Formats: sequence, C-alpha cells, structure tokens
Amino acid sequence: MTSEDAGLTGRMALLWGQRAQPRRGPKPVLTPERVATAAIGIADAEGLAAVSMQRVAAEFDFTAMSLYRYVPARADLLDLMTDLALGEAPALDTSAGWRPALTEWTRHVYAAFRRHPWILETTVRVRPTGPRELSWMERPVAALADTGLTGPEQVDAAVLLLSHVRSQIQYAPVDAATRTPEVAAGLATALHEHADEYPALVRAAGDGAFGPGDDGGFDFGLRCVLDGIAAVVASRRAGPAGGAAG
Amino acid sequence: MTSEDAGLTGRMALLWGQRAQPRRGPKPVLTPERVATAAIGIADAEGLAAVSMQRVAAEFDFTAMSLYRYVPARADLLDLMTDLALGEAPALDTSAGWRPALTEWTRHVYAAFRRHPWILETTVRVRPTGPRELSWMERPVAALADTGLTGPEQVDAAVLLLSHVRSQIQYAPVDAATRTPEVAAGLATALHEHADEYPALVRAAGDGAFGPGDDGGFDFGLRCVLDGIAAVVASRRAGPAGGAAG
DNA sequence: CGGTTCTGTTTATGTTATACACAGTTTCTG
DNA sequence: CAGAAACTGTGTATAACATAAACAGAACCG
Repeated sequence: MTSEDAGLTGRMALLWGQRAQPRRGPKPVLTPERVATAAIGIADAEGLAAVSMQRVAAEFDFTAMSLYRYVPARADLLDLMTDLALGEAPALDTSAGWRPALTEWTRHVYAAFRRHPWILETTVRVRPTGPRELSWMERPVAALADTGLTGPEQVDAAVLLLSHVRSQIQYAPVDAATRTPEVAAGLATALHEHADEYPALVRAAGDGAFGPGDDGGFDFGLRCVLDGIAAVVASRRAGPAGGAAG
Repeated sequence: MTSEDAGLTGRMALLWGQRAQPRRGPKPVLTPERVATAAIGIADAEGLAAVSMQRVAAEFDFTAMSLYRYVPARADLLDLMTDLALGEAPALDTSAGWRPALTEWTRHVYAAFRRHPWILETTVRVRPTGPRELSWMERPVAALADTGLTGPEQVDAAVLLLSHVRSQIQYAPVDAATRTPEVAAGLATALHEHADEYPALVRAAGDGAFGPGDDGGFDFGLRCVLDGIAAVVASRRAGPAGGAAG
C-alpha cells in the first residue's frame, strides 16, 4: 500500500487515478483522460455503439492496440468516460432549505444526462463508481442532512430523483425529433388496432399522452417525489411512527 | 392492409404477431416464440451477453443462421424476449382505491424484473413496445382514471413508479450476494480514503447506507411516490390551481 | 410429375476486442 | 559512456460475433 489508492483494484483503479508512473522509455503521448475525452466526443456525436477501440484510436491516428497502453480494457474506458462526462457536481444553494436545493440538483443531473445520453447505456450494469460520479451523490445527501431522514433514506431519496431523471431521458432521447415519430406512430397504430384491450391508454392518448405535445413528465415527477419526501420528513418530525408505504 | 396489423412495420411486426403464413415447403420446426423462450432461459441463467444467435440456436441443435428464418435480426429477438418475459400484466384490485392498486402493481413489476433482470439492458434504448408490455401500462392508468389526473399525468405517474422499480433492480442485482461485496468494498475503500470530499456520504454510510443491512429503498421510494401522487390528486380535487414543482 | 416455395445448412464477409511479440526510444545503472 | 532495462506504439493473429448469399432437400400445388 504505497499509493493513497492502493486498496483499489481492477476497474476501480483507473477511475480513481491510480496510475503507474513510468520512469524509462518514450513519453506516452496520450493519457487515459485524453483517450476517454475523445471517446466521449464520439459517443456524443455518433452514439455509444460507434465507440470502438479502433474508432477512438483513429482520433489520434493511432492503432487500436495502442489504447491498451492507457486503458486495461474497453469496459474501463466506458467507466472513465462516464465519470468524466458527468464531471464534478456543482455546489447547491441550501440556504432556502432542502427542497429548492434538490430541485436545482435534479435539473443539473438532467442537463448532464441530456448532454451525454449514452450514459444511460454505460450505467445499466453493475460497475465501479468514480470520484466525480460520487460527488453527484454527495450533494443531495448533504442537503438532506438536517431533515431527520436517516442516512440510507437520504441516499434513497437522491436515487429516487436520479431514477426519475433517467426515465425522462430514456423516453425522450436527444434525437426525439427524428426517431420518436416512427416509434410513436407505430405505438399509435397498434394502440388503435387493439383499442378494446387498452381502453385506459386509448383515453390517455386522446388526452395527449404519447403525443408530440406531451413534453414529458419531468415537472410532474419531480413534484411528486419532492412532495413525497416532504411527507416523510414531516412524519419524521411529528414523531418516529411514520405511515406505511401502501 | 390485409392483416389486422398491416400498419406495423419493421421491428414492430414480429412483436405484434404479424407473421407470413407459409403454404408450401417443410413445416417450420420452431416459432419466434420458441426461439425467444429459449433465449430468455439463457439470459436468465447466464446473462444477456450469453444470448448470441449461435448460443440460442445450439439450444435446438440448429445453426445460427437457421434462426433468421424466424427472427429478422437479433434486435427483434431481444424485443420479443422482453415482451414475452414481462408477460401479460395481472389484473389489479381497484376496489380499495388507486393507492393499494398501484402498490400491488409496483410489486408485480418488481417481481417481473427480478425474474428477468436483463430486461433492464434490453430496454435502455428506444425500441418498439409489445402487446404484453403495453398491458403493463394499461393497468395503472386505468386505476388512476377517476383521480382527476389528466391522461398524460396518469401515464407519468406509472412511469415514475416504473423508474423506481428499475433503479431498485439495478442497484441490487440478482447475484448481489456474489457481485455486490466486491463493488461495495471498493466503494467503501474509496469513500474512506477520500472522506474529506464526501462527508455526507461517509456519515450516511455510517448509518448503514451502501451496507449489507441496507435492503434497498424500495418501500421508501414507493411511499414517497405514492404520497406525492396523493398530494397532486388532492390539489386537483381542491381546485384546478395546483402548486409548483420546486 | 414438374415446378414452386420453403427450411435448415454451408460458406463467406466484415467487425469486434484483445493476446503476443517486436522494433525503436528513452532512461537508469555501473 | 556502454549496456541493460523499461516503456511506447505497431504488426500480426485469434476467437467471437452478426448476418449476407447461395444451396440441397423436402413439401405442397397444379
């Protein structure tokens, strides 16, 4: 255990900056960060599927194999891309209480995912958490510190907001203007050909659900979750015997 | 437009049962459903990455290419797997109101994702919706029909609960017993080596967050969302001027 | 019975990640 | 300052993957 991150191994090591410092040989031209930054650019422009080792290496006029001098494997590159793309979480203004702070945080998360929607794909599987990603969790938990919620509940509340953002990004992807019409039209067709089996959905669609005017339930969901957290916070302050879930 | 689903094309066709009926030639041994069912078994047992055309075909002692007689491409197979694995949504008991009904629904969704956690991966990208998957959306929207929520809001509420289930499955995968300790240990190590940067998280971890006793925020999140929906419903009944999100 | 249509296979192509060995370069050591 | 060691980027090779194209045989229709 010589380095400060000596306890970290495998996919965690690269993410937390644990790097072997070479003393001899030619200077490395690149760094893991430069490689990941190039990969982020490709993913932003052409989607995550376009991020192959070859494609990333081509960005530097290198061969695919050269990247393995900087990154142990593609999976590690995706981890680093994710952490770098998220970036350090902005500080929150908690002076007006936890609710405005969490609202601000949620909008920041939404914006970050909007910039790099492929993060949805890199984060479906179990994977190591990077330092920047962790800073995103730090903020809301800190904002909830004085609410009376337990530590795990504070984390759960943040995860709840995060999952809402994820679903909003997922159902309204970047190129919604081009891709969604096809899918939406197919859904509308199927729905009306089987109207008898989905009466409630047909009615909701008639009210504008699934349509172009339906700008996503971001505000609705945000309000629901914050109201819900507020209810739990209130019950914690009234007394330790809170209501049941169902 | 000869068939009832004639309007559906591309990846939508297979999902909604639009099949060309062969009149001559050898009887097909398989069906798209049998192929997908075999693939589901593989995904359940070995993960989605193990579902290659070759691996699925081997289940029938067939060649990989033979599957293309039943399924246009791998992507369509994944779509069909998803719809079949979800299955038809169970009916809900709405006699006690929308809240118990939605609670019941959420637990059913959770159970379905638990059985087939790879559905998380097959559903990150934009993709066509199948008839069974659509039945899962029908139930909660029907249960919310008389609440005063608009159609889009009813859908948003269901999506909100769904996204909560997704995040719970994601952060506590099936093989948590084997995979999570590694990841959790790495997180704990990183957290304590940088304790000064994540004071709130360190405190929360001390309270049991991220630990083995933290059985996930399923109930907490469910309660928050339902309380939040209840608040909006109440405001709709009190008058059309509801509160703001932040 | 002959032609048509359909199945499952064979063969081939292009892409992917990545293991391994090497040539050239830089730096450390004696 | 010579030689060894370490390191970089490359060339070559492999195995897995999806899937296109052509084909042999079987089933059915007229």
